[in-house]
Amino acid sequence: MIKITFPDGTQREYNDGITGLEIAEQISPRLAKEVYAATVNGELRDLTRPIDNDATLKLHKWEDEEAKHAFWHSSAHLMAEALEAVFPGMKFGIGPAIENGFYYDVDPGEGKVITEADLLIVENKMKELASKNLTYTRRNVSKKEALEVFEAKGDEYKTELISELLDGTISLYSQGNFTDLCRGPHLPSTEPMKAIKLLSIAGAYWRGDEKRRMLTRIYGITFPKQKLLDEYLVFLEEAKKRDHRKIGRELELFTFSQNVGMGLPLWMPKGSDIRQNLINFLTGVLRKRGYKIVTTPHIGNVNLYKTSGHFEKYGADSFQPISTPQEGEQFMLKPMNCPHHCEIYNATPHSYKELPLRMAEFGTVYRYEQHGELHGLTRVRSFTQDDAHHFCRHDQLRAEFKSIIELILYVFKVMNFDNFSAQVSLRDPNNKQKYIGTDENWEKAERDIIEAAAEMNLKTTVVEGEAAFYGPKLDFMVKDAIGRKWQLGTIQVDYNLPERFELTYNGSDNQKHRPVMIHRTIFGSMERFVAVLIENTSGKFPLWLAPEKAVILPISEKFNDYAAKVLEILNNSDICTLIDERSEKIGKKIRDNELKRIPYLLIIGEKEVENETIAVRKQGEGDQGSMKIEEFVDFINSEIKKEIAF
RNA sequence: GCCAGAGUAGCUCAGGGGUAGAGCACUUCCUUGGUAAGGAAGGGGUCGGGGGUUCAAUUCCCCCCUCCGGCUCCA
Repeated sequence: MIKITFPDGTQREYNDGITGLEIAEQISPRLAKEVYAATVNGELRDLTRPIDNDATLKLHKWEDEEAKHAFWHSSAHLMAEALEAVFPGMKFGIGPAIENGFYYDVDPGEGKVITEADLLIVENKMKELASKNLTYTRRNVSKKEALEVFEAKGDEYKTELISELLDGTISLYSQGNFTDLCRGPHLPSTEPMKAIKLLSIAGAYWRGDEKRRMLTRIYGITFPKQKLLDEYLVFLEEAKKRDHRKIGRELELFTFSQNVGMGLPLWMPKGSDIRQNLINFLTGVLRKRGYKIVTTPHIGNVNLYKTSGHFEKYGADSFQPISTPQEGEQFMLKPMNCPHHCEIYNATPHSYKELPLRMAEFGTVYRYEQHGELHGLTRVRSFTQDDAHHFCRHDQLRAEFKSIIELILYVFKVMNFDNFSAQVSLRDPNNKQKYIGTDENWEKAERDIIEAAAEMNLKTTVVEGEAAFYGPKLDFMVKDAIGRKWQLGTIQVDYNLPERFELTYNGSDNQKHRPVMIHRTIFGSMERFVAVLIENTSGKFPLWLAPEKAVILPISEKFNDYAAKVLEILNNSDICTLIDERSEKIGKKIRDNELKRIPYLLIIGEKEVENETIAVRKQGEGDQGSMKIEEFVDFINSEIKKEIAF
């Protein structure tokens, strides 16, 4: 007999070799139908794998990520079987579960392509196979045997993967007519896969290496109930409506023109107002926190970037330098603000007493992004960073770093961004030549970041190989409407630029010392930030950011004179207000202006003219009753104050 | 840059080898109204660009551009 301990602490005895599924069945047949995987002694496993010793056991239902993972991983195998049935000779790369569903990278063979039209055929085949309730079986094999299986099949991708595995750790999973190299775990059978949908098709380099063959990646998702799939598809539809590119066009916030060039955003008046509201807000915050605002040119001498190291690292992948016509001096479009800021630092001598020095700029930079990368406002070739550089003494670094974390959290709170994640990005320990600087400085900088984040109780994930070439960083990521993660704020420790630019300060010992630099942004770029803001709010901006605060809707043209008077008062009170004088009925005017997401609709008719009031209607919430004009001005101002006071 | 798909009016989209379509938006007129779509008329297109096939191409073929979904990249 073995003793099984459940998550609530209760213990029960079972026969040796009992499976998680059998335990679930003994608890209740219904539970057995709802569990998809088990964690045994902390290890995620198949439900059908025997348990031989005393163990802790957690059974995973759909709500658990572990269950979804097994469900979708098994679905990827099912898709592979269907692909093999529909396209004989198909070769298989990798096919993992992902956050929402699964994919499989496949090679249909030389000259053959899989198109979107094929997805339905494969999907139907999957449904047919799933309805057969195929069971998943696990088999441990030797490396030799594993290689033989896939060599026989002619699947060079699998043999490449196996050749890198350790003998004794290799398992194969089979269902129906399909066998795959896989660590598992998997569902007991295809029986729970009630709803299946293949979503899209894309190219993906084998092993993420652009020098290797491009495979065809097929994305899909499955659910235990049709209703869940329907809900997911509705979610995707709703997300599309929040796409900042769509809302940006509808609300006339920004545009792109082929005549200007791809990836070069044109801010229209309303978008520009939002952008300016953000800049004004942040400038106020920065001044309170001791930042000095600077302004630098959009170009800089090539030598500046040779000094910084950016030219060596990115020169070939940048907009190429422009030259002066007579001297042939070369200038680059500014890809970064930091070298300019270093030069400002160097323009005057510095005492240890004046550090930390915090230098901020809303600096527009230009980077050549590959054309397939461009994406609305989130990935562009010209963008304005809310950039700042902190020059500090080593003994100030930790406190300075922490104060920036605090600042970012504050700004995100004002913005109502509560679903961000924080990522510590370290250098790739196996690929150190990608980075500049000494091991000692890197180790110090990485330790500084990890410890500062810990001291701020910031929950982070740590990713190796994601650091900037000159230093490690702490990134703040926010998701867009359909769950893609974008980096907004970033804090980067840099010991290298101070060396390269020979930055110094006079210490209390009257000797020259090297300061350390922190690069940081909060919004990241105005472009990306506005994009994420649009998707978070569906274009219903908070009052303080809204480019237009109110619109006056006269019930008929008879009231236009009074409306004009109200308009003048509000605009003179700095409340940007419009007027809708069309000869439309009030219902139509309300609808049209609600769709424009204007925060307040002010309705004016006979009653309002008589009483010198306005009937206030709040966007999305309806009639708020009437107010005197001055009352409304005070009301708006106090609402705005509330929104940005924390 | 790579793989796949798309591009028709300002927007959303239908169509299809032989005179270019709808809804919304826009202009004018009628209507002057009380909290999410009043009515009528009208203007607007080199069907992304360039080649080719054809008596005839927006439609079929080729090349390019841009956009969309991914991959790679992201100072």
